[in-house]
Amino acid sequence: MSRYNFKQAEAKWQSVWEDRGCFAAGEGGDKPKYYVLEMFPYPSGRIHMGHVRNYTLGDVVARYKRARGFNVLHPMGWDAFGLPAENAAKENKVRPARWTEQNIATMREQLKSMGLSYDWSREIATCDPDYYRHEQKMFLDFLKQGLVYRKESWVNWDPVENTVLANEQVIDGKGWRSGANVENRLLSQWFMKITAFSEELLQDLETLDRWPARVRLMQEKWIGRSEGAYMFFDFDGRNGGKGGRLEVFTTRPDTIFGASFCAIAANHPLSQDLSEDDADLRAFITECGSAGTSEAAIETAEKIGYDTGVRVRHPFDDERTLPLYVANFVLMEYGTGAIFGCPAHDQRDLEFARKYGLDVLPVVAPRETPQEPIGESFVIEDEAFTDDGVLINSAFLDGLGVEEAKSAIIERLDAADAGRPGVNYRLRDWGISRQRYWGCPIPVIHCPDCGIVPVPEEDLPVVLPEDADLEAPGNPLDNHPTWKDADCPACGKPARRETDTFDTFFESSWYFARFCSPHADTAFTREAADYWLPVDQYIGGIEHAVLHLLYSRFFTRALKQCGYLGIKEPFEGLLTQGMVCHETYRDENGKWLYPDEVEITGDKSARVLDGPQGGSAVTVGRSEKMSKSRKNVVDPESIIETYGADTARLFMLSDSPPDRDLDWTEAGIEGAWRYVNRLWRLVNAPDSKKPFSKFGATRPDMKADEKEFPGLIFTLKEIHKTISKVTEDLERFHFNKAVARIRELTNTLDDLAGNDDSAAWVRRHGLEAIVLLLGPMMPHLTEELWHSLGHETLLADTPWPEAEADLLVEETVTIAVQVNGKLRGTLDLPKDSDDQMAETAALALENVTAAIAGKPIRKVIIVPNRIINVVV
RNA sequence: GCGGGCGUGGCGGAACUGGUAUACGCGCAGGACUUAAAAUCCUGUGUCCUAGUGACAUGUGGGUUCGAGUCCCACCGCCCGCACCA
Repeated sequence: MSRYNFKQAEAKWQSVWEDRGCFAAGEGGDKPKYYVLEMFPYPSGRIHMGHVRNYTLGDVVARYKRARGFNVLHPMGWDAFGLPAENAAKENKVRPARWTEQNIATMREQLKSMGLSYDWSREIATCDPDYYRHEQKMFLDFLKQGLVYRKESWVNWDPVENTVLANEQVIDGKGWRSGANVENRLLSQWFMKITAFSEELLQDLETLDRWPARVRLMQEKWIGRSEGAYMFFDFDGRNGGKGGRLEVFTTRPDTIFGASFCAIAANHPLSQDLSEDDADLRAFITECGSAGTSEAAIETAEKIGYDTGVRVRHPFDDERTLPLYVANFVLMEYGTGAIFGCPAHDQRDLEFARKYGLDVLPVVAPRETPQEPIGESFVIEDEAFTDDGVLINSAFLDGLGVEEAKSAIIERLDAADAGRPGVNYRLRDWGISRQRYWGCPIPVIHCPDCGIVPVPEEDLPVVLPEDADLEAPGNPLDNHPTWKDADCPACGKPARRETDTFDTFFESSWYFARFCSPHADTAFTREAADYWLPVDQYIGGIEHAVLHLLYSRFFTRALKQCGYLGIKEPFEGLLTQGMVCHETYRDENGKWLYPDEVEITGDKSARVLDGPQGGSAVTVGRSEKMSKSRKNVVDPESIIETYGADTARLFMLSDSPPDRDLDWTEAGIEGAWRYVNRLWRLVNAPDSKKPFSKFGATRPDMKADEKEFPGLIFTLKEIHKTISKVTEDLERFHFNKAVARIRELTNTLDDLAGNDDSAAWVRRHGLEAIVLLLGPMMPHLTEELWHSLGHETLLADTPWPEAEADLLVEETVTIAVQVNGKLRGTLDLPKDSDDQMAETAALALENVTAAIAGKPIRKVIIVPNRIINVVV
């Protein structure tokens, strides 16, 4: 039996599409625009299954929208800066630029072999000076707008990568890529003022109704807005020393009368001041710093404090003073780095107070109940009371509820000069300096006289030197003998270039805009950006829910402020795809094995592939995300080599919904392969004598045949129902359901009997529908079949099929008949039958009368065209 | 600890706003073709039994309803995010 020659077909159609420029995008025309974008890859060397899934999903959307008459922009490029290139330079003595270039060449060919409908003329690589010169210009514009600034700050230092990490890049106290414990270091760093947009970034999440709720929620939590008050506590210095005013942030200003201490972070400026003449405090601060930020340390860390001896005055009660502690659980990075402690109503403060014998004065008591009037009987034991209640022991606040008390105290803050209402965010400014070579140079010059001077725009780009030494420890640009030497653009004296480079999230924060006009002399033209942006559908991994997606949202606002573009939100729709997983295998010694080193012998059992007898037993582990370390990877190239791109694409779409994890299985890809061949045979080796290409487009008159061949009409209806359902499924990204429905139609066509012209026409009509519907999913096979069916045009240029409305209407419906909620039979009735008639018919069913068994009928529930339930 | 999501056959998963649970695929079993195998095709396949127009089944236990996989409450398990955030 002949088989589909995918190798020949895939190569042929790929070159036809390319030669005819099928997927080149241009602005203008009457068609509505549609910009579909998949997250561009880091050129690590070879594509992996995660890429295959991501880009298959994107290609289905792109090809579908094109068929639906949209002017589609579907570009691809490379997120080409990053540390692996530097590591490769060290290991293999190859320049990062060369290594990256080679990887891009390999991966481009691999992506092309998948038959993805990209406009390759728009390809970009972020390590290209022609790309990064524009972001250097943006940086200078941000500087003018006050959106970027430099400050000395404590940073997360990754000792393995020898660089700074953003807070978002620290996971459980470890570097997101190296996994090394992150250290604290004080460095002078460039920051982007993302916090200037905290409120906007939070509020506008509500407008992103085509984003997954969970991503919006993650961003909401990350921004972490909390309302409360900033409050002041005045204090006198120790031993008559310098006094001052301590500012704290609290979300519970209502509990101010329950305050029994204040505490500040170890790296709070006041801690530093006080430690100057206090050796014990210096020792304590060191202890706090060395406790480490590993998750184990944080979880088990006991709350410890150091009593500075300073007493702060209660803002609403001159008679009261509170001790000031330096405490390990107070974070300098949040709020003002200082708190007041109210042990009765905060669990952390309670633990601290118990440890140091501080007062625990309840100021909120549970509301009065008939059993328990509000009284002095309310005592705090081991648990702080954090629920709503009634204020007590609180002077003018007594008797108020928590919310009322908050408002009341906030109103008095100003008059009492005790503080101000305020909002605080967890979000911190984005530190963008990295001490790495393979990134975009930050275009400023440090002059001993003029300070920080921007590189003049006509001198951009500041290009990376090709001869930096990447093997010496430290920052390669800083180590370079001459690169950093530059004359001050302001005064002309010798000065020094900034040697830090941008965090690589900088490049990915605006690449979607560059794709609009990738060859422009500016970052992008306003015209092209106005036409294409925002991205209508963005597709990528959930791992970027906070990092990349939040930075891009911020960047778009910053660019808008600088007049680059007119939109706030870059991505209107977002689809986050699940991971590609595979079973794991270990041999007797616990060593990981690749799937192709293993022979599956049964359910959850396997042995080492080793000659005809097979080797030793293998432990089959649960399916986990494909990773090199566990060796549970399958190489896309070998899959495409064996089964073809279309088979791989079909499998990626058919087994799981896109947002869920997908299990890669040998059986699954085989199943997809079988279907590919089955479809090919249906078209190329039909049961009838005549090949399908010989049937004209004229539809036989089947009205006359309806009685004679009800199967024909039934099948015709199924064809159009499938068109309608699949269209709906694709609109909602239910690709797995779409595949299932198309397979159902394939089964129906297979069952269609008859060899006359009418039957052959219906069969051909059905096959055409299948080919059209599968077009976005399996573009090569369907293009091939489209031609076998006698078409001269390209399927890629063919509009999406339309379901004929009158074929979607059912004349009869099957109604379920229940007795007391249990199914007792079904009834075929004309659609929209009269209720009375339906009831009579239902009660006449033999099985129904048996179930009723003469009992009196209490009620009959009739849902038209659906169900009849007889209650007895 | 807090927040969110998910629990449906041997497996991946269907089931629109409560209305015939298990579509489609995988796997498995039997059969056809073949000297044989592969490929292909056909048939069957939730569980149980007394085999029926039967009973029981959507993590567990309750509830609402004529009717619950779907809604409500409690619990169990798994996954993800955040984590001393004042």
